Amino acid sequence: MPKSVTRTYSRYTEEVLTLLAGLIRAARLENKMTAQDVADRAGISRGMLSRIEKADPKCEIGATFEVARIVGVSLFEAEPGRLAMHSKQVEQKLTLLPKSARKEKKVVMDDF
Amino acid sequence: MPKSVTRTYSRYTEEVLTLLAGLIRAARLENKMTAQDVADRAGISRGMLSRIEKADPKCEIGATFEVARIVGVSLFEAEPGRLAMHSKQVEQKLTLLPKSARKEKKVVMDDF
DNA sequence: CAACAATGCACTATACATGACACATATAGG
DNA sequence: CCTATATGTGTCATGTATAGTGCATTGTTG
Repeated sequence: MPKSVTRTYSRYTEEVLTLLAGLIRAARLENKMTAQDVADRAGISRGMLSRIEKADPKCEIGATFEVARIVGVSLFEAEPGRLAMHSKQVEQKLTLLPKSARKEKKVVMDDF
Repeated sequence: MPKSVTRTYSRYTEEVLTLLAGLIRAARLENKMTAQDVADRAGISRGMLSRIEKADPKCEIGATFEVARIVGVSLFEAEPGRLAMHSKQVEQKLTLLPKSARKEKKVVMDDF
């Protein structure tokens, strides 16, 4: 059962979230899109979009990315084509990498 | 009240999610980090991390970004310094942009 | 191969995000 | 200015994601 969840976020994470939120809002306004319109197209409520544009860390990542796409903010600064390519590269790398990680043997030699 | 929420995601969104998930998993394994370790550091459960690495669109964006930072995946391909700069730029742009968007006057002239 | 560790997955109870609605405020555009 | 409308914010009911757990499976290492 979920204990009272009160997450903390690093400054970097908050900055990224804020930047993304700002980009989305700016793009939406530049395109003269109504919050209601964008929300409808993304299949979310207007309140949800409002939280996304306010960099609320608890929003679903899928909804956020969908909104970004709708208003025209490109994630990963990559065009769709390259995206699939990168995915393939990562996939390949994953097949090479070990499938599980071992805990580093904490070799603490404090007796000498 | 929330109607039965069954969102649909565009192909692009799914690709981005998959790529991000793959990058995270690859980075974690390359760094020889245990799922449990990363989860602990991010303040989430191991199951949650598992879903993040499986590109589940319903994860909290904050948790996902935090994990990305921990394993060393840089969002927006930008180093922390530039990030704040970009944020400032966006912020400025936002002050110039209109604060609300008007619906486009659908001037449909089909009577001529 | 043996033994151990990491991961995947299913299940449950609960905290919480979400959608809907309503109201107040701000603001665009005439 | 005036007015329609876009947005911000709060509340509430409810669906659902989450943490925790245990177990099976897979993977690693000696």
